[in-house]
Amino acid sequence: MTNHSPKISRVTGSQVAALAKVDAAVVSKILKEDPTLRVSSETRKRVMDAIEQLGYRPNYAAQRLRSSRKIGAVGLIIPNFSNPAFAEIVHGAEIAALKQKVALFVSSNSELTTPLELIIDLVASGRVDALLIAGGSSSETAEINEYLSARNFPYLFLNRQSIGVKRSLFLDDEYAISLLVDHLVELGHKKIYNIAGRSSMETGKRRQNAFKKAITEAGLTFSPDLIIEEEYSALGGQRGFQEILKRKPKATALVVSEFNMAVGALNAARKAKVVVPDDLSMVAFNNLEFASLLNPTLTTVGLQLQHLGEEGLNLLIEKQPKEEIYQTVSKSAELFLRESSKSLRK
Amino acid sequence: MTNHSPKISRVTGSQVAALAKVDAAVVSKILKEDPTLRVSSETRKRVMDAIEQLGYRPNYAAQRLRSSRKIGAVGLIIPNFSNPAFAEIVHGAEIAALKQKVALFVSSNSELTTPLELIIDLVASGRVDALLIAGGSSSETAEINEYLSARNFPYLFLNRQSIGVKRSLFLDDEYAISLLVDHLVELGHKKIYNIAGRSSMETGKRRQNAFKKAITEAGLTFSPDLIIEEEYSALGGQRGFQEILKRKPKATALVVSEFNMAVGALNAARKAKVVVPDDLSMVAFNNLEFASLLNPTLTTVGLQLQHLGEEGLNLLIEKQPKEEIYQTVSKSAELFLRESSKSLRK
DNA sequence: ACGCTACAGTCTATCGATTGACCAACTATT
DNA sequence: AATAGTTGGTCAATCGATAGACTGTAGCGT
Repeated sequence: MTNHSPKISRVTGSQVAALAKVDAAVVSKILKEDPTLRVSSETRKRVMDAIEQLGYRPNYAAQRLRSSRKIGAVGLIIPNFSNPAFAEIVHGAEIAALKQKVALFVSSNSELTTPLELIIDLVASGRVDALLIAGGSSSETAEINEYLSARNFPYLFLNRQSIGVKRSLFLDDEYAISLLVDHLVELGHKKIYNIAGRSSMETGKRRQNAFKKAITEAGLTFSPDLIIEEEYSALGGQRGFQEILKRKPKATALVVSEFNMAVGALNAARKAKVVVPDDLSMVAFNNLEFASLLNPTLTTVGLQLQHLGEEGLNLLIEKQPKEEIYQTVSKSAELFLRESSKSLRK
Repeated sequence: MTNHSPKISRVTGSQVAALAKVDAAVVSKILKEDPTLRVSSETRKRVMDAIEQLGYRPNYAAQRLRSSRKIGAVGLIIPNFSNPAFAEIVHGAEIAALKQKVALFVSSNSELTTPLELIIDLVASGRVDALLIAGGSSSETAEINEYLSARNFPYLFLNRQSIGVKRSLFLDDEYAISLLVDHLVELGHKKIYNIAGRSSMETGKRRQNAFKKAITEAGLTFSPDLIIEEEYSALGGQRGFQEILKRKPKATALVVSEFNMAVGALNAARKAKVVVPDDLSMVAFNNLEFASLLNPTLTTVGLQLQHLGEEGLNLLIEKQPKEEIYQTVSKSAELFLRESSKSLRK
């Protein structure tokens, strides 16, 4: 850390007060809209003018140091910035933070620290008053949960479940899958298969169940044969697609539960001379930017991750620290129609 | 902002001092490794043990309030989190910040504020002592530059140029393009074309010049015909590719100066029954995760955006606020070999 | 025995905003 | 006329860490 002499003239409350010929306390109270303060409208105007003229903003550090009983800064921990999913969550949280007038501290788990260390640092140094935690392995989640709840520190996990976690906000995977299935059904499809993630994974299991439910509720008959379980990757999608080709009755439509799998499935289809969407409609989970660059462009359902971030931050600020939070952002998904899905009847 | 009563027991320096039976100043000075402090090793140990036992970390706000002559917090402004390029910059900056032991505040320009407003807020409230600014339009850049340099506030633009900007750090586009061209030349290619961005764009122009230079330095003959100027998009790539097919001599290899354009070009190639890489090798700018999901997987060059963030933060901290900075992170690119490029001789 | 230095810390003001207690001057009430 | 109440503010303590000035004791040389 180098020692500069920045000579940056920060405007302080006392300077404003001097200019407006009042006490510094008045400046503070006017800005905080303190109801116990009685000021004449002329004084108020003088103060406001002085604030404007000097471009005064209360010093953040001083403010935090003095009044630490309110939530003024929220931390958001994500595994990395590269994943567009987290980017959306961050965006939502940022918007909510601006509206709530709290500072948002976004940190990713770099290679240099573990998430828990990062959190201990943020919490123990008083840098944040509350935490949103997105992603991370379940062992990490457990550790973090233990540390924070022992301290009665306000936190909320986003789309994360783990034993002992009492505060978590989820997305509506079930609704998302139902949007995909209903879309295919409306197009006249009846033989709808699903390339799904492993049921050992949280979202894998959740989306499998959702598929089953959606099929049943659409009036079709569910059978375990309709689901091919594969790993979340392009390769998994490829293998899944090859398996689909072997199954009877012949599929007319396919729900793929993850985006990379869908890319793999599209490639496999091309190799197998199956034309999407003419021979087979394909729809997939996660509306990444790339969906519209594929050939054919891919009909997807996008989870409203932005809502997750937004709602999460709001909940965190509104709820008491001890209160349990176990909610789902309902209907937090949206369908994006593209070329890969098509009516069964030509 | 809700009024909680968090009851979160923060450990203070005085608590540590009391436990270790010393003055609070000693605790501070030991942690800061103050050379003027004289302590016996026993006392030092008692203090360290107390710190450990209580899990003490100096309060961030108090620290900032008291000693604001050092750079302790750096802001990083990006247009959005969704763009993977910015994600990498953020990642690099985070790593550097951890090493330098400064706090990093990442903010994107949400729809609710303009970048300048955001910056004024961060600067005037003393939330940050220095700023890294990535992306943004050039009119914004100019405004921001004016505000910050008027205040003599330490800042650094990342990969941004604009009149009046005296502190900026760039990536080595020229080196990146040369990696692509040299790779093709090594594979035996001599008829190498370039689908490039508009020369009205900063990177467009820069990469066009770099292509010309690389071709010449490889011992080939440059001609303006080798460059097709198009917009940065899949559609632009498509059109560019169709144009390539018309040109003589027939291309054996193609450098595409932007990723989405490459995706468009690949699709156009498929439609035109041109097999990549058997009939034509293709290499592209920007190593996105998707390069390995395309069919064929795409050889790319990736700018080391992470380095940009890392170096940028380091420079910002090391240089005096008034010093001009106008540098390029040299050789900040890396080649990723994949299926789309292949030796000319079979 | 005296001054001097080295040692090992202690004391105190300060950063800027906030907050509850306090106060002077005036008006209204009984 | 004395008291209560209102208006329009002021005052002082505080949050926690830090930096520089300062103090008390022991040991040393002369």
